[in-house]
Amino acid sequence: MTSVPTPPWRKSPRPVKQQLSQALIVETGLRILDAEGLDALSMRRVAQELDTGPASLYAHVSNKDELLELIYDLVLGEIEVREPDPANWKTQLREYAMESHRVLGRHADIARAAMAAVPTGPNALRLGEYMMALLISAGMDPRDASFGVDRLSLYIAGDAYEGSQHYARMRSKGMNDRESYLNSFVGQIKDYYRSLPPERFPMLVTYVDELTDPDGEARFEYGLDLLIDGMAARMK
Amino acid sequence: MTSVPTPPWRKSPRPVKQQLSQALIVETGLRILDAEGLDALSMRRVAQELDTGPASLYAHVSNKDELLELIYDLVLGEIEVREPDPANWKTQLREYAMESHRVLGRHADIARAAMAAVPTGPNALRLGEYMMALLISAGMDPRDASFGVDRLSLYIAGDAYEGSQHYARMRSKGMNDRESYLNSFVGQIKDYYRSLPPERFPMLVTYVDELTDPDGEARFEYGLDLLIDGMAARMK
DNA sequence: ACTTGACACGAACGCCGTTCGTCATTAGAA
DNA sequence: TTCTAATGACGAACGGCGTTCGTGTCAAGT
Repeated sequence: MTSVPTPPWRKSPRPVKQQLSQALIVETGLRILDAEGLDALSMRRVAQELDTGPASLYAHVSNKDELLELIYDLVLGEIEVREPDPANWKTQLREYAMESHRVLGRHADIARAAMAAVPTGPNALRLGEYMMALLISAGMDPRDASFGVDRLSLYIAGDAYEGSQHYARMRSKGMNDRESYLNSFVGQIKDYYRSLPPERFPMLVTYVDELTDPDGEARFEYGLDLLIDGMAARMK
Repeated sequence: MTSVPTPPWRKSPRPVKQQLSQALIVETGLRILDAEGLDALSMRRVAQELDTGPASLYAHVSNKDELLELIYDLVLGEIEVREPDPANWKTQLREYAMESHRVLGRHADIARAAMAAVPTGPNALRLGEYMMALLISAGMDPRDASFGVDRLSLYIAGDAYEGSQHYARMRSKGMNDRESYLNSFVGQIKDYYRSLPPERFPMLVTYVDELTDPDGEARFEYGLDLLIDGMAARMK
């Protein structure tokens, strides 16, 4: 095959392939994360998806950690907040937490970045500003508000991270159904607890069912309410 | 070099090198984890420390995740608990949490395993049994006790994990001093927050100092008290 | 028309977890 | 005592990873 001059109606052979850019890389990364999980998210995999080599990515992203943080902030962008209403701060804070939890849950594996990240991305800032505004306008002491925001964020991320571990385990066992995974997994734990010597572990054996309740949503809300009620109690 | 019959005064060339065993591998892993961090903990590194090849480890440990769980349970063994005293359950639970947090902090990087692990190791069981006994004997409803134990454990592990990230960042910057790291790192964040446009982020700009308070101990206790007070409120 | 600078990227480095097949040692059976 | 079977040790290799280096290419500015 000999080379031929480019025909004039075809400006350049390049436009066939979309231009590389940070935004494109980050979006691609998120797509891979959602579809195949954190373990599958590698620089090479992202490059492959964009039909290029891994080295090309480093012009737009300084390393994998930064890519993860960028993806994380992109996810945070999905969280919407209302105008703060000081009179209803408890409800609003609760709804914010639930919404965040839902969004993180949708992109299960990003939670690892959530735990690691220092809130400096544009969306992290937006959400921090929102929470602070809500609590301060409700009359909370600035230090209580700061610590409250910090602890609440940690709790949300922590729960999401724990959830993502289950997701990863599920995928590594080749299962695709959330329901059947939970049943088999929780079942195993239940059986194990039940098989323990009752004289050494009377509580664990007696309260297996409560301890292994698989309703993650209920657990999350339970801890959330502990935190929020505690914050409210300190405002009086 | 031709081979020669082993001289009778030397029973065997082997005893020079300590026998491999799961316990030895796990202890070695913990030592590396403490000294060099999670990133440095690889099967190869453990094998090297034991003067052997990585393949040798797999006779005693089925994979790296299992090794990490075993190390984690070994660490949990350092946590000591008292006989439950139902009348002082709040104080005891608080002390348990502080002690756990201290122990996890001593082995900073293990916290990642703490978030991932399902509590099935002997020490995890022991501690779970303790917490449940404490709350149940104090008269708490079994479901509240289970959820409380679960949320509290998540909170402890989550905070420790967050702390370990800072530790990792510190090490990756070649610093060895906790103090100077915190100063430089928190200083950077402070500067960044202060440089934000005040009309878009009035709260963050105004309350920089509260938001970047570097006292990790105080933050931990703050959230801990929110949780415990919330649990107490539900018992009345 | 020439220079310059930014981007693209093939190739390679040094890691990683894990598996396979082989070898030495040992415990038990004959 | 001799043979056998099992066990543990481990060298070598596979297929992956993040990241860097040096070269190539092309478009914009002069």
